[in-house]
Amino acid sequence: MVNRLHGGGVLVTIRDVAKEAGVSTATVSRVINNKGKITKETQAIVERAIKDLSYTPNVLARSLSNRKSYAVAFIVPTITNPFFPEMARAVEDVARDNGYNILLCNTDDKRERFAEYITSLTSQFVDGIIVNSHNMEKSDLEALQKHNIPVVMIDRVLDSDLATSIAVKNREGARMATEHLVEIGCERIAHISGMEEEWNSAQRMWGYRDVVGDLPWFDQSWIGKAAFNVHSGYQVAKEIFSRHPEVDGIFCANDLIAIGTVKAAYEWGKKIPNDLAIVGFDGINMSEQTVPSLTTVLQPIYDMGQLAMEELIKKMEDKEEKPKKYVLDVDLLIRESTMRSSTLQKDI
Amino acid sequence: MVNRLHGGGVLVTIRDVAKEAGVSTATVSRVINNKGKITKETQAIVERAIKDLSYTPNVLARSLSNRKSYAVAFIVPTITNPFFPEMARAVEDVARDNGYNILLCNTDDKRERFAEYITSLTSQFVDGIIVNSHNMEKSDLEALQKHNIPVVMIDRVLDSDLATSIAVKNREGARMATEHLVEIGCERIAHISGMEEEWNSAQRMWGYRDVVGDLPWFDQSWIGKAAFNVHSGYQVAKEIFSRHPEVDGIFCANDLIAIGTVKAAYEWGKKIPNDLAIVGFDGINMSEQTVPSLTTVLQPIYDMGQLAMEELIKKMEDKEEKPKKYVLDVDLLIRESTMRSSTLQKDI
DNA sequence: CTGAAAGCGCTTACAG
DNA sequence: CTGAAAGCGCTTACAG
Repeated sequence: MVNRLHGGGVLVTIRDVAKEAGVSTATVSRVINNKGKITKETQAIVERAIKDLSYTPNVLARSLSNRKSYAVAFIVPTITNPFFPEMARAVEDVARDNGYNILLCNTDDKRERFAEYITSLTSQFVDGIIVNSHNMEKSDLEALQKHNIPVVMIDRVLDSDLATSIAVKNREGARMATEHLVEIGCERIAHISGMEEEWNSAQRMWGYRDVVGDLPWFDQSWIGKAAFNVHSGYQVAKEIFSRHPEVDGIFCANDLIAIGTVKAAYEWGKKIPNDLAIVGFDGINMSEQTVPSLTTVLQPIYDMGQLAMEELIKKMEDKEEKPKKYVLDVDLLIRESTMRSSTLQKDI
Repeated sequence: MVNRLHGGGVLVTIRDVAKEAGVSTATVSRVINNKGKITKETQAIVERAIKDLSYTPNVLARSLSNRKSYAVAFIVPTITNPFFPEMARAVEDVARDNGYNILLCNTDDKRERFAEYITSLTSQFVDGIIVNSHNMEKSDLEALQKHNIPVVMIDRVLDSDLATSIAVKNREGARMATEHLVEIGCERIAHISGMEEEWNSAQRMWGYRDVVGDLPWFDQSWIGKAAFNVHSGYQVAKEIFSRHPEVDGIFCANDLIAIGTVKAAYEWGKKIPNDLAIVGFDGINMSEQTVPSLTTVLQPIYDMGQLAMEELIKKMEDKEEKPKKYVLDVDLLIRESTMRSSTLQKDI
């Protein structure tokens, strides 16, 4: 009764265990899952047999019976942006504690890639989805809903009551960042934003405009558009330097852009923070570890991942029906890139 | 015949499609999988029905029948080390092109966590495993083998013919790095190594010793032990500075440690590269984006991930039996952190 | 070219 | 407390 696989391995099934223990498969299933009443003796016998045959249950078969795979998809633009690994850790920590596995999906912000994932994930393979992408459309949410797959969206509020969403006060954070630059004496403050299609990116730009939008020197040319990565930040910062050599403060839409801006400033000969003060957004670990360390708007990255997974579990396990909307607070972390009058070396 | 899920959703099965099209489930299965001969007409009818019911096959059921889940585990110490996201992208790119999904597993270098994953993964949930961890033991490989789950190990050569391994010339790379420091004039060269249990970490240390081990000033106190992250590198660098203020070059076992060393040097008032030249290892993207940019030993990170997944696919699809051992070349990338006589600003 | 039926390895009402 | 049997949703020899 033991199946030989073509590869040469041997697959022990619940049937083999039942035979070995002299009981039915139902009984074996019960001891494995600790369900129903069983006498100490039969339990011992079954456990003995499981050990002897070094049996491990086939989770695929179990999943099919239970209609539950204990797998969850984590969809991100790209895991190479350090923001997402930090969040992934939180998601995975909660997932593991609850017996779930994480499927990693990178979309590169491409609608096509995203749509492929949604299609493949609706095939009953995952029990739920955590998504961090501006590619989600209403129709996706409906398809997911139809297949009974709950969704938690992070950092992206698609206005829908089909999914729980978790975001931060992007606009307020951006305002804090820009006001901080004003307070330390910056008089020409530029902004490097992320892609306009990104909701959070747009919010951060508006926060910046809330502060400088009415000042006499301001016009659109003070806003540069970058992608959320270092290289793009570096390039756009240089464009701003040549357009506005008098710039003395930059609020960057994320920390990676800020790191690129630091590099551009260094090459351009601008001293940080005295010639140019820089503020980032996100509060990734790296923001503290660069030279100079970055002033930034801290999102509670780990907490967001944790909350997302916890909410998703509630929905998957049917204890909750109504999607919720979280909007979390952010903090301004003041570090070297804006510390003009500190005891630290003033410039790099 | 349509099943109503408790959540309110509706699950369309192959049976519903068959009924709708007036054919057997076997036929539906054949058109879905493009197997066997079918007339154009029945195919059209079936496709019509699939569309009308917006049917998607249940991959769990398919997996159970096929004994193939099209899922692969990617096991890493922690995805927050940027080395792994870069590799994960390669793995996922190849995986996606071949219809596989990636399960993300962080072990934090803990044997216990690792063992839990191995146990859970042997339950037929994944078709193969790519592992980057020094926690793998011979018994794990045997268990995996027993369950017919092929393994590719990266950056870690556990001497076994049960798994394919992919590594780089760690010792040679370390030698190149240290020799480079000698060549630019460093006379007291320290090393900050990773954890000793790590095979690659040990190799890099030996490469360093190959170059400086016989010099009169050398002793064990020139080697600091860190974990593979920025904060640890920062701390150990400071220890070295106070133990050996005369240090003028440091070879760090990875780029994160090097980034921490840059920060420590900055705080300590040591100018890079003239007071202190620094070389890292790995060649993560960030190594190019710091100020100063880091001289480093470049591993072909993306290629390694790609190769790993390609090899794994071969093994999963049974075209290959014999495990292989790859040992790839590395390159020394010379950048600002060791450019003592360049036209760049000399110091930061 | 197509269908009836058995099988993948579990789980779980339903009896007893 | 335990077992026989049906079912989860697919796939695939085997007939025809």
